[in-house]
Amino acid sequence: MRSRPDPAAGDPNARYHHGNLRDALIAATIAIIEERGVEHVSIREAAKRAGVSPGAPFRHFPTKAALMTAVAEQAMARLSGMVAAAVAAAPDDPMARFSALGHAYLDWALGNPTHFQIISSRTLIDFPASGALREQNDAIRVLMEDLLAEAARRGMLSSPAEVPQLVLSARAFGYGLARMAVDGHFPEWNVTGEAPPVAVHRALDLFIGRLIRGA
Amino acid sequence: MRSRPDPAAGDPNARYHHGNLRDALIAATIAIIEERGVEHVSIREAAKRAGVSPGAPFRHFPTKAALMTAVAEQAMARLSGMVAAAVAAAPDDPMARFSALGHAYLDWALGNPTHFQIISSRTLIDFPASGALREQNDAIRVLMEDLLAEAARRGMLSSPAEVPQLVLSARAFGYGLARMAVDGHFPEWNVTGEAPPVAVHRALDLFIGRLIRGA
DNA sequence: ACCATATGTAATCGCCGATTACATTTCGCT
DNA sequence: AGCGAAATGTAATCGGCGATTACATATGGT
Repeated sequence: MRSRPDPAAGDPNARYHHGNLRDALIAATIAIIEERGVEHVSIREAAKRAGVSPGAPFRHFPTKAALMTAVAEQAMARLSGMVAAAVAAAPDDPMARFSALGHAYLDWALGNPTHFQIISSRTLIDFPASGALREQNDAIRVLMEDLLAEAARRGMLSSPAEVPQLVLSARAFGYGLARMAVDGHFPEWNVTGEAPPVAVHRALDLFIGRLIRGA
Repeated sequence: MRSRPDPAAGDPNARYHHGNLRDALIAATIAIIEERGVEHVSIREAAKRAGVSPGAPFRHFPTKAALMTAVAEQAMARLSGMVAAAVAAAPDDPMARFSALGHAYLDWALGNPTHFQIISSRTLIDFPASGALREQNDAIRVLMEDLLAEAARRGMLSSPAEVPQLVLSARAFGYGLARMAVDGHFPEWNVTGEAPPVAVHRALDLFIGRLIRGA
């Protein structure tokens, strides 16, 4: 994992400057999260894994929250990419695209619980301070609004006036579903008899079918 | 807040034993959370506020997670009480009671964000280790299942077979709504023009009306 | 009254985030 | 090429933290 020769080992290739410490720290942080959980991340260990002194990270991140925010930004970029791709790949139909967006979101959250945890944390990262984070978050919400507005224009919604309410509901539903799954709030999988991802995606289908389309 | 004479001040009433340190620590912890946020809780400060040495708390809580779990248990008891009271006060109609349960849950979460944060945290508390926490959590879920099952028996549901799916959806919806509100994920209040609690409760009504009743 | 047990203190350990002073490297400018 | 500023590393240090240990004091049952 160490991306730099270790000076302590007398390595002749040891360099004083790391070369790309910023990215190395982000990668190390992600590794720590996957190994020991979000709450066990420490700047010092990330520095150790990057083969660097404990104070070095502060040249790139003024605070621990800044490091976590950088990790979140990278994760958010991936999520945005997945969602955008799924929407683009879906048929040219607002409701089909809306559904594709939701399933892509759940797929990503369930498939990358580590990254999802970071994104949705509001205690470890400094969300308001990150323009990138807010922009990509808003972009997804705006995309949802646009899709539902277009659906309303085509008469696919029972009531066009309630688009904002529907978007709010849809976000809460997807967010709640993803978070509960990731955080292990679903001990009743054995009751439904379905694997978590299957039940979650089924729930989304039900939601879109009934709530949004007003069936 | 200090519930015990301060020995350092030469208080003649100072006692070696606190008398009720366990409860005092829980109260101090809640106060810290309300003042500085969940992530700034420390056993040492709770001990200081209780007028006790930094090691004393460990006589009552083997670990920090145990202390936070005790706080969560107390909060969960209040939530369970509110929910049970709301259900009991509602008309003798399964859907009316189901709706009352949901609104009581949201009311409590939005009215006591501090306690809700603790309950829903899975990193600070040791959820699986607390029988009380799991029991009360399960009790609410079972109550939801029973209410919907009764509603199905009375023909108030479009499809009785999907009760487990509906309960899963309803839990995710309420949880997502509450968490997003508490964590500040709703910057679009100005878009809807409604105050957060109003919009949240409206969303729940919409959800129950369309998704559950199948309208 | 006695003593086991409960409950407190004191001292200590290792780890943490953060800051400061200093060392080294890199890079733009002439 | 070389020089100096800026970037980027190290070393040492600070205060705070969770947790453990050895020891001191209070409480309550017999």
